[in-house]
Amino acid sequence: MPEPHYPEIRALSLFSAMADAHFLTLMRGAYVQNFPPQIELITEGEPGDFLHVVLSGSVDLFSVWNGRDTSMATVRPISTFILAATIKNAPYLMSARTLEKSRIVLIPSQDVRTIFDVDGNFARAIVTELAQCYRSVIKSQKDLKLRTSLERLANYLLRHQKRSGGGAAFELDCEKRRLASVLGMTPENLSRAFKGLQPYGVNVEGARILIGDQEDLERFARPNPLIDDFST
Amino acid sequence: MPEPHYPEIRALSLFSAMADAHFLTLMRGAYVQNFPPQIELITEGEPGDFLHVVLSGSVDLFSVWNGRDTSMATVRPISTFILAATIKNAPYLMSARTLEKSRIVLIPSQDVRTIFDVDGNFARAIVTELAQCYRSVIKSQKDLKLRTSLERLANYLLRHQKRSGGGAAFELDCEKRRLASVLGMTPENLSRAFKGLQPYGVNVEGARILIGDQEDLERFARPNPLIDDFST
DNA sequence: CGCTGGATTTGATCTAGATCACATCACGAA
DNA sequence: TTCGTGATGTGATCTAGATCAAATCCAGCG
Repeated sequence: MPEPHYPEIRALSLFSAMADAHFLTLMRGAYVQNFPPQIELITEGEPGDFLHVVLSGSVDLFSVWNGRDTSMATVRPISTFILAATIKNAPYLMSARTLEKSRIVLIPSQDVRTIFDVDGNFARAIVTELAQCYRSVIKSQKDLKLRTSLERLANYLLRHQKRSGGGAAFELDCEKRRLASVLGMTPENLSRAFKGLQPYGVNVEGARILIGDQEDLERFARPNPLIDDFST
Repeated sequence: MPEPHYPEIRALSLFSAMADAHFLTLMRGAYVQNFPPQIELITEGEPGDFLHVVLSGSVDLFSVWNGRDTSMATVRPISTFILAATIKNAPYLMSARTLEKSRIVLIPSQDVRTIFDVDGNFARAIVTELAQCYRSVIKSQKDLKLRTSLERLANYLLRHQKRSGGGAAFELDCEKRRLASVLGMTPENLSRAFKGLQPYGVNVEGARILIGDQEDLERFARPNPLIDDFST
């Protein structure tokens, strides 16, 4: 594995507090790979043999049942995914596919569990990370159960706006069909939902969003940190 | 705190591997309390000052937004709740209320974090518990996004049947209005959904359920361990 | 350049599920 | 036992969102 990747992985809160030796052990066993877009990296139900770290590009976590499928989340650099399956030595609950050309590190789960057992700092970092993941899914569950699709879209736009710097204009960073799936609706309906937000000052042109009246949109969306603030 | 409660808490996988001294420290700072039914134990948004352990009775985790509310999960003895908020020293994301007369231990979060920092075994147990919680929510999210309400009910019945011993007849263990909320539907709709399962051999009389044709129901429900098996 | 295949939009339905309005039922207190 | 109250069941709507069917739009490519 090329040295240049060490520092950015090491800087992740998951890995930053562990002993040097342990980190090196993990890295020695790891593979870095470049994947083209639309490659299925893992399939739900398979044994969770690797912890994944996205270095660049982006990854879609999705799930399938009975012929239907849904996007659960998007993983962007630099972060890990499938930590829980790794720790529990359990099958993946979600499938993962690259959305674009992506550079990904695969760390054997067995190594992670071994180091986890001997490095208290690493174990503690994992706890923090898992607690974060857990709380994110709970928030997303509340979003789904308590809001209409129009409200979900409105709040998604507000969240994405903040992530994009907070300006009135910004760009969607994924296909609308995926966004629809993430928000739990059909592409057709998403298209109509964008129209439905026009009265609140939302202007859409392709992937370009313009929030014409911040106050008005927020009054409609009623964003709530216990649902929309993914940092806590 | 009365001694009789130590063993059953100690036996929880969360506490079973930690050092005696640390366990005692936790218990010394803890309170045990009896609550009547329908008492709101915690309110979402409040600081997560206590880790809770249900010794008897049951607790409803629910959430509210914009005048709507939804049941997220039920906690039954013996288990803990709000572990993630405790660890992250963050506000509760869900409110909790007793469903029946319940005996509950409150362990100050600060104590949990302190011991977590010095007891590697405890930290590891917390990781396992959190990973379990995380995976459970993901499953529940998949259930919500990939299934219709009729399918969710059918699979709920199959899961509950297994928990109740696997016999063809069993009892629902919560109010139907709560079940409806947990399953993400209205009480009226749940009532109709029960009717909608009659063609698959499901017979309902009050809280009593009779699965007339196991095969038939399973053929309709298509249960999947990656959604319905909460043990992995 | 024009083609081609996928993404998006739009319009016209359809339908699952919500809502509203009552009727019933069950159970605890007086 | 009789109320009263809240849970449950039923029927009649209503509506958000899904589905189906075409248009567009648009980027990559020969």
